[in-house]
Amino acid sequence: MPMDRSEPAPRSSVADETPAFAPLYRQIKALMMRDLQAGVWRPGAAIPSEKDLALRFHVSQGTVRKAVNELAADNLLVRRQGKGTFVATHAEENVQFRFLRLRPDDGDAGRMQRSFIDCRRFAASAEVARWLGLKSGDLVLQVRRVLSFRGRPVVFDDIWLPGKLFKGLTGERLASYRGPLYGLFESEFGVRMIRAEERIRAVAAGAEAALHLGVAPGAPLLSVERLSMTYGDAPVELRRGLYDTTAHHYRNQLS
Amino acid sequence: MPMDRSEPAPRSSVADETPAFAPLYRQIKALMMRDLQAGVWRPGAAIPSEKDLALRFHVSQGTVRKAVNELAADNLLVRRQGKGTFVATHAEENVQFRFLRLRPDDGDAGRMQRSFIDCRRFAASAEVARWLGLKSGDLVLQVRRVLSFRGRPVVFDDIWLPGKLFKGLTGERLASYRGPLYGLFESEFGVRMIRAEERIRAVAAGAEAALHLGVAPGAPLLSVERLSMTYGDAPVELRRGLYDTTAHHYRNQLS
DNA sequence: GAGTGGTCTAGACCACTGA
DNA sequence: CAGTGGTCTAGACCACTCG
Repeated sequence: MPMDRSEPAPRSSVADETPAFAPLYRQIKALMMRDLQAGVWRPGAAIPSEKDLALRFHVSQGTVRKAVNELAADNLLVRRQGKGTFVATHAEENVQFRFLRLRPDDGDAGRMQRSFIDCRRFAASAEVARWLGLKSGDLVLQVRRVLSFRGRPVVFDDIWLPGKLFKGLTGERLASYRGPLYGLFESEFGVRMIRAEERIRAVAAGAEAALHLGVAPGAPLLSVERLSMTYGDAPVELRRGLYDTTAHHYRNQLS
Repeated sequence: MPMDRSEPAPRSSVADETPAFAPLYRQIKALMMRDLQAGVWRPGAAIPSEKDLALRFHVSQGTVRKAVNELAADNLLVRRQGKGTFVATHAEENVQFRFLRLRPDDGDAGRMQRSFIDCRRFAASAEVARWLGLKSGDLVLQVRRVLSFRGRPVVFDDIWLPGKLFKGLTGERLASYRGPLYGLFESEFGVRMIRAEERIRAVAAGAEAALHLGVAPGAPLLSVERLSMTYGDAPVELRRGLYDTTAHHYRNQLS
């Protein structure tokens, strides 16, 4: 059987963290990830069929299938029986905001409005630089906004982005874009959010947050700090959301 | 090939929610789930090898493999290469508390102490009955406790359990048991927590919570309401935790 | 070494989609 | 109808664990 691959099995040499012998399907997965990251396969578009991929990589269909399954489990690909396999995207998702876990206490969603407060750029503070993996003093973009459910403000977001990645981002651009923020990041700046970590605490509302959310200063708010990562776990967004949880809650599934 | 199964494919008749044609491996999965629920395979014990299961169910090894993989993904089974496949258990887990997402702000864990406040039984309020799927007035058990990290109280838990399932549970029994609460539920009462939903909000500390957590009344606390389910998504525990998040945070992974 | 789960293959057939 | 992903099989071989 033709066992020659375009890229031979990476038998790692000295002590490194990754296991020395990666199974074939993980090597295929890594190759496909490379194409995703490089934008060879664009968000929303179909990737080659399993049969084609099997031919291209000189492996059996079952092996590419395992690779694709893992990428789908990682939410990088979406399988659609009878149609094909597609690159996942934040742009045209049924669920408006994939990473937002806030839900109204009564199930019924009832669409959500955004309003942007400002969009400024300045030198990163030491802490923001640390989280985003920048040098202190690097250019950083700050976006602030409010989300409202049924006309009532519920979320006050403070977002920091590396200036280098979001060069042309302005307040007008934000205001005019339809759809999720991460959809804009993806289509306009080629930055795709893959995964995020959130740290949640309860805090007392400061003057500014109280104003924007229409609550009394000192009222308890949910503080949600989110660090979003793109390919290779590189951090590309830091966000601090303050949620008014009097009529909403943060929902989480444990298993 | 012998295509006779002990249980024929369930071709469902009239309109029901579940898909009419379940693939073979899902039928196998359902059969295995039955054995898990019935306690035929006990927590921590090894289940038969894939080869044995394939013979028993008259399917190929690849098919039982798919069933087992899904059960492992659901955290009902644990695979250990070279040793076998085991029934998951809360009792002997590395991670002390599998469902507790609270972490100290500095990573380092530093073990955790429990102290039980009381354990009472009485008639369920309408709301508790609703969450637990009981009739209002059914017997309910209430457990209250405090968790401390490094000597400082951090979590004040209020736990409700259906009286019917936890007949012999007493304060002494709770105090003397080593290991996670869910381990005790599993070994002593045969109640296995499979999955849970949490609703998180920010609240102001009441008098009692302030006392137990050593914070000022009115201080912001994280309120974590958890509904835990056993097999068949039957709710078996309602819990309301109040977390002091001045030096800890609730951590969540998004993807 | 025997027994377990993990990988890989090759091929048959099914279920779904859209032209 | 052709093309896609989804299921199922049978068998070979590998990697890990333990006596």
